Amino acid sequence: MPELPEVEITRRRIEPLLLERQIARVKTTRDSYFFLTKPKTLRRALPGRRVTAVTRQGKYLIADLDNGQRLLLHLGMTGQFFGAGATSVRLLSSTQRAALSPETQVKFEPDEHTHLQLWFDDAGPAVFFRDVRKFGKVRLLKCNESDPRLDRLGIDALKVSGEDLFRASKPRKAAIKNLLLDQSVCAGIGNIYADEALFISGVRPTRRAFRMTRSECNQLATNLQRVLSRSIETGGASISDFVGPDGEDGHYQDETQVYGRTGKPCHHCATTIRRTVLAQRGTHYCPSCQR
DNA sequence: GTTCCCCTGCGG
DNA sequence: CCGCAGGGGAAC
Repeated sequence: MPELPEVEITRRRIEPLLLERQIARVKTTRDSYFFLTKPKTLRRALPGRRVTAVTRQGKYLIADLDNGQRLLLHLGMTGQFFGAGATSVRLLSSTQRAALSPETQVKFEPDEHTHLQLWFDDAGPAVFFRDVRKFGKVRLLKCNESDPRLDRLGIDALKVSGEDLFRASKPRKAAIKNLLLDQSVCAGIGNIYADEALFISGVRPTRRAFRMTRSECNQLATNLQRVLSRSIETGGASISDFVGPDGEDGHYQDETQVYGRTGKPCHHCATTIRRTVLAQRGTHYCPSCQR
């Protein structure tokens, strides 16, 4: 799912569900790729703790704990971080969905994909982290412990300037889209927003980075901010898995110009949108508007 | 730089 | 059956 806007939406809406509540009980699935910190360690360390803040760096969420430790979370491709009260068909498999009448609202019950369950000592809702593909990550950092994943992040995509992009582009012969996806250059951009910002900027994703002009880099930086901010405004993009912590869908998927529109007419010039592959990702562009 | 892999599910 | 999917890291 999640790129910067979806992670930011998750941060804003999960924070009030966590702040100043004492964790009473922690349930996990068995150890897997998902757990950078062993599940047994989490079950032992988290009870008794309170979250004092939730921040975001690129696509990572960081929950500060009241003892100075920090919980590092990444949603991967299919991560869902939500309150127990959330009701959304996106929390169900398609077979489960098919068995339901459209109006039914089913309370979510933790399943085999619900890798982390935080239960509190008050009457409020539990908080769950579910991730079908297990590309997500959870790690408990000790006081002042750093993490190489955070250390290598570049400037946040909401703050990147045209000059930053221009400087990073000069020595690169790879495609500009690959540069945008490189989290050490600029943190938070993923496949959807790279394609969308390049479309608005009139730049083809396959363009060699060093061929970008200063003015195109300025345009690109502006359009990245525009696209990311607009997506945050609309609650993020709910393409297949993303739900907000309250179970709400985002709506940005209804506004994409090129992403997911292969074979459809460009909204600007009606030329058929094409799909190619860059950095192992489906890449969507208008061959007429983007040069 | 590419290429392959992690994992599960959906849709053609 | 096959290809595809908002991610990222390690190995060539």
